[in-house]
Amino acid sequence: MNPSSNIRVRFAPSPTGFLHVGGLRTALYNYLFARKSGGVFILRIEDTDRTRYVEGAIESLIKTMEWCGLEYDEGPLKGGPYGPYIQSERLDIYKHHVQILIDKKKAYYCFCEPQRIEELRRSQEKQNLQTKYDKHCLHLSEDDINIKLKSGSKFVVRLNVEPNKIIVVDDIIRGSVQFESNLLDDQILLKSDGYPTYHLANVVDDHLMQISHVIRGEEWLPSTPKHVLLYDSFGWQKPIFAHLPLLLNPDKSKLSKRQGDVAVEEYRAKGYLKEALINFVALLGWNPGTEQEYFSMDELKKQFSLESINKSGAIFNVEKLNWLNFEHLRNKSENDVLKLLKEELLRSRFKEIKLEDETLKKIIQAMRPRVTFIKEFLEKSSYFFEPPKEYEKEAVKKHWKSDIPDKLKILIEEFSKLEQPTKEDYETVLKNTAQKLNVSNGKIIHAVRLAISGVSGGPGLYDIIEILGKDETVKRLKDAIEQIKY
RNA sequence: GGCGCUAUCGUCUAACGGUUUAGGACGCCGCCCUCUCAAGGCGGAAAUACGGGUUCGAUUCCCGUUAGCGCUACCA
Repeated sequence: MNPSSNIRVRFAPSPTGFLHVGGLRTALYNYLFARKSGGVFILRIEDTDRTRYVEGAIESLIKTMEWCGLEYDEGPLKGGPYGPYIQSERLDIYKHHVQILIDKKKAYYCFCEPQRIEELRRSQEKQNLQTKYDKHCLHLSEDDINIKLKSGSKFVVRLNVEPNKIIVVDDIIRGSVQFESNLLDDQILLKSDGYPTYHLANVVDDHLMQISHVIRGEEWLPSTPKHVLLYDSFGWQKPIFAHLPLLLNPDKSKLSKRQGDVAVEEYRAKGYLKEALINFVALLGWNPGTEQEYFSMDELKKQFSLESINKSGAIFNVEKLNWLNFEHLRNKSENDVLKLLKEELLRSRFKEIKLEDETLKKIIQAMRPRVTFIKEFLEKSSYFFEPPKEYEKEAVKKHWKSDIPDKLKILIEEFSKLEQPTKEDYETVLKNTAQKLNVSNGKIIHAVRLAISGVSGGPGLYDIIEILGKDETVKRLKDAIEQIKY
């Protein structure tokens, strides 16, 4: 980390459930930007809505980020110089700052009952007017306010938006965006339960934590003028804003549950590699301007830049993710795949099966170009772990002619004579036998493949035989002759 | 409804006024390789939403239309 860098960014999720892939991308971009520039990456928990709080969500969030390799420099558990990093533990900080705004007449107490607000909105809607608070309580006298406060009346604190102003939001990705203050509501800053709303807490914390760049989803762009107003009211310097394009469902709506998986945990459970998920999500809205599409985290850290982020939303397309998973799986070292395969075996119905590492490595070599997920080693080539339970019907019809059993019996005899055979020995014997029987190699090969694997596709036959070994191969050939009907 | 954002192959995207018969990747199709299935190699189909400007010249700049999306909560 470069201590001379003033760049400080944060990922600020609310703990309402699992980490969302959209959240993952936001976190990733923040993380990459921090790492690229020698800055600090902060995790802050925005739990100001008690009604939506989900037990255990913070822990799950941290665990998932850890799994993804997004290590934060300051945040919950870890601490840091600007803590606490959980907003519900910062309530008096917000109250203090709200008081500053009230003193400056930039905010005011509002004692309106929810029914009044409701009626106001209904009448505005009926007249086709914009629905917003009518500043009713702004005109309360100091005495009125004190009496109400003393009597324990419920209140909220609202932002006092000045009319007839143009508010400019400068955004790295979108350029300069203008808003009319007349169209802004007197946003509630402090709720009646004493908790701040997002707008207040976010601005106060970003300032206090000295956040230099606010990198967040585009859904926040419309409320950014309110934040700008707050920074100005406090007399604080504004951070640099970067509003990221949205991640979309296949129907182009904002990525959501219901139209597929959105939780990082779900992709993890399905067997996606973190490397693939990170690589994929990084490319949704960003590219380095070259034709490179395969990235390691280290490469992303070196190449990422805010300036090359796109403006338009991107559909989360699983097919490309699958391809990246295939590519990342293929590029892993044999030992890493071995480790993952062993873990997968322990979770599977093959957990009792003990195979030598050397054998497992041969399976990995044989199957690697044929699998996208680790679990496919077990699904697509279960015959390495158990004898075929049945034989593919189509293949039997095609390759198991009436003369096959007699021919295979001869091959079995030849195989049985071999001592410590190598892959090449099996090949030589099979070819010689085919020649002796006056049939094509292919005819024998297809039949043997079907007999020992039960299926018609897969790695080279001699690779399969070598992995199974002579005894198992011979046994399966005999069993097949018994069992396959034609 | 209001406000805002966005607009290149089905999808992710390149092009930062001319080097473009609009490039790459995923997916799809075909061929080669081959004991099968993959992988790999080669090739193919496939896009600048529409209409006006500006310019010698627009995918690129401006305006409008249309469409999509987002926001419009005492949710974030």
